[in-house]
Amino acid sequence: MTKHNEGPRWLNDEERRTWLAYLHASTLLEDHLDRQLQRDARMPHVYYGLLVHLSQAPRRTMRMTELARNAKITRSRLSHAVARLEKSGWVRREDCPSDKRGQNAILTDEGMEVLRRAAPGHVAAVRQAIFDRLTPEQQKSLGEIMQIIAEGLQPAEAGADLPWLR
Amino acid sequence: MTKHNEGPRWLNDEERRTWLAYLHASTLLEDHLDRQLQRDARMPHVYYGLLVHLSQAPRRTMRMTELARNAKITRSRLSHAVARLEKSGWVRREDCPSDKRGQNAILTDEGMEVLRRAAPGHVAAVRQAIFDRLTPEQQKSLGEIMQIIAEGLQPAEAGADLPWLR
DNA sequence: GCCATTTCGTTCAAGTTTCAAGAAGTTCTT
DNA sequence: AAGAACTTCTTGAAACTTGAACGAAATGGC
Repeated sequence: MTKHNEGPRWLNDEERRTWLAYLHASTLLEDHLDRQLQRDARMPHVYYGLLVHLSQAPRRTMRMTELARNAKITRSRLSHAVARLEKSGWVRREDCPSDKRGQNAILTDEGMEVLRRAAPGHVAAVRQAIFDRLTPEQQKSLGEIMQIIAEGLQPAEAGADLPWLR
Repeated sequence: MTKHNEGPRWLNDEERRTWLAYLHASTLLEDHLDRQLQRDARMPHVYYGLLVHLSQAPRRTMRMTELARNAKITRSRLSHAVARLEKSGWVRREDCPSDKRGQNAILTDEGMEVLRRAAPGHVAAVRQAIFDRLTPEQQKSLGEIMQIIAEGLQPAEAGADLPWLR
């Protein structure tokens, strides 16, 4: 006699502790970085991330949708965010030549400069919160684990299972 | 001749990958849980967390400040949140008898019921995103790592280093 | 007792995010 | 080539968050 389908599988004690620790760490960290950047660069962490993405793109330019996908935010959210960043002068837009629906977001020189000034403090905060506290093995482990979790939540990139198409 | 104080210590490739993976995983996960709970229980993840905390407190009752501290959110945010949860009927307030400034937040029966109904789906989502994908060693590792990070960001609990005072 | 300081919780205003809807352009189908 | 279906991006309103300022109550000298 096997048990049928019993109710939900609750977390056991250890799992609960792990999950709680994750929740605490992630909220505290996001909070910490948000404050740090708000104080030093007058923008929230997400916006900073957008500038970073743009700074690494060729010509510091990226299509809105791609930027949204890379930064893991909705297109709507990005629209508002870029509007704000545009008002601050860190980013400007231009129409995409090849697709008239499209917009390119472009990191301005001023935006690049803001990034340059904010980056050291931000990196220091990240280092201090994470890398300075973990052994090399733990760092490696963290990377692998987060990779796995992210993959599980990723809506499966187009063609990801057809590598020869990439 | 030792190098003086050279500029900021940037992240190396591996560190960068790890940090990126963390960022992606954590945003995707928070997003995922937010949507799941918004859909199934009509409240954001943070609010659900408040109900959970209350449900575990004696008499399902907690002082506002303590709840805020446990849930890692500001008192201001909690004020708004409880106001909303009160409007929904999941939580009610009462004056604290011993301290006339104080308020107790109390999980109502209705709130408890909502929690009961939402919990299985939520746990399933967490399990599916995390525990189902990690080996036991990875789970253990994750717990330890997050514990360390959280401790580093915790504003050092009062009396934490004076355990006999607790 | 009295005054300075701290704590508790709320409120306001400003900023951010979400959701639903929609305008404009592209692609697919026949 | 027309129309349906889809993609790109924006918009507006509602929900949520933040930080500062605030009133009320408690606390700690002195």
